[in-house]
Amino acid sequence: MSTLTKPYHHGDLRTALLDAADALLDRGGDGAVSLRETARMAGVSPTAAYRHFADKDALLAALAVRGFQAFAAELGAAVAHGKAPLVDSGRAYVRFALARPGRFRLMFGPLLARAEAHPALLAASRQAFEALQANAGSRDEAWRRWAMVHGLAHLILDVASPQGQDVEAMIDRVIS
Amino acid sequence: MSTLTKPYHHGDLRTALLDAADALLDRGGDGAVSLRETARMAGVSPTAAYRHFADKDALLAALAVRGFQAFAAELGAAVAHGKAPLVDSGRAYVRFALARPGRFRLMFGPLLARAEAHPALLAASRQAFEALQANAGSRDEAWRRWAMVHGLAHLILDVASPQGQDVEAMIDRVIS
DNA sequence: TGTACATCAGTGAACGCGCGTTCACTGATGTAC
DNA sequence: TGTACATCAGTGAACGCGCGTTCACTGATGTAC
Repeated sequence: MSTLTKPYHHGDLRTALLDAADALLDRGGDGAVSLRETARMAGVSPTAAYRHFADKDALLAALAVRGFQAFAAELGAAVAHGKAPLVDSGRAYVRFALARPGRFRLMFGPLLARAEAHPALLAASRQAFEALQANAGSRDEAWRRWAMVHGLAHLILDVASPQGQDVEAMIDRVIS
Repeated sequence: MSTLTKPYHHGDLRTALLDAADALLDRGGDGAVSLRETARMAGVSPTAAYRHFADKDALLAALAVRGFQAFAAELGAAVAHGKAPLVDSGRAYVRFALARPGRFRLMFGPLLARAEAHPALLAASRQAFEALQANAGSRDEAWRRWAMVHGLAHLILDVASPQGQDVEAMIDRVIS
């Protein structure tokens, strides 16, 4: 047996690249993700990424897909386990955004508008949005609640971020 | 009299640069504003901008200040002239965002979190936020409405943008 | 079990690009006498 | 009214940087016989 092991097993580099890009995303926001730095973090040459993604856009789209899948899962869990689905999913929504702002911003960034070019992204986002609107009453009421939690997330991130427990208290006061 | 006129009178280049940057902002979003391209659009060498702004950050901050001043003015006008201040200011809020998305995003972008470094930005944003919250009832209700209009603006911009009159109708249905 | 060969993930050098910022400068404008 | 001088807005060349992407390549893995 050799002491030199392959750095990644079958298909693992793809995951490692996504993990690295994810880390960059929440460290430096939108513009901090570059193919070169992502590859560097994964311990691989810049061009290795092209074995797994057509280009930078494809990497970012894959990242957004991942984000929406996690999002849908968390919203779904909140609805399933909570006693008040609307409030619980709202809380989950805001928490998701606050936990990883870079990921949240990427998901709702310019890629989403071009989601037709990335079928997986279209599907993943649709699924998350459906999980979100499942328990609402009227269509308008659904939009109203969506707008509220979406706006609250952005305001806390961008305008005023209270500390620690205050955030949770604020979410509850505004959402309920 | 010479046929060669100075391209800009006293202090006009500053304004011209801001105008150019503003145009770039709404054409290409966040990352489309560069000092070099801004200067190019203003018909001036790249380094001329340094006569008027300490660096790129200062240019962007000045742009955001301008944005918040216009924002405060529009919100104020909506409150003053409308019959239902809350609804009217909400409508004005969303319209402002939809009219110039790049400007809106810059205003609520990373600069705002570092507003202490830009006193004029801090002042301008404070004033706009006060104009917004002036007519709300309770503190919580103010946040709720703010979150709703802010979120609605972002959702329309990023997720689903209906066309023409539909936008106005949607705003009214959700906001009121 | 052993050999020949195809596959394919990752390498490393190189490309052209636009960026923010610096520097020493020029040349017009306005002031002092 | 004319001359000497200071001010200062804008120039143009140059810097170093990190980026996305291309290309021809290497070398290990796995398959066919």
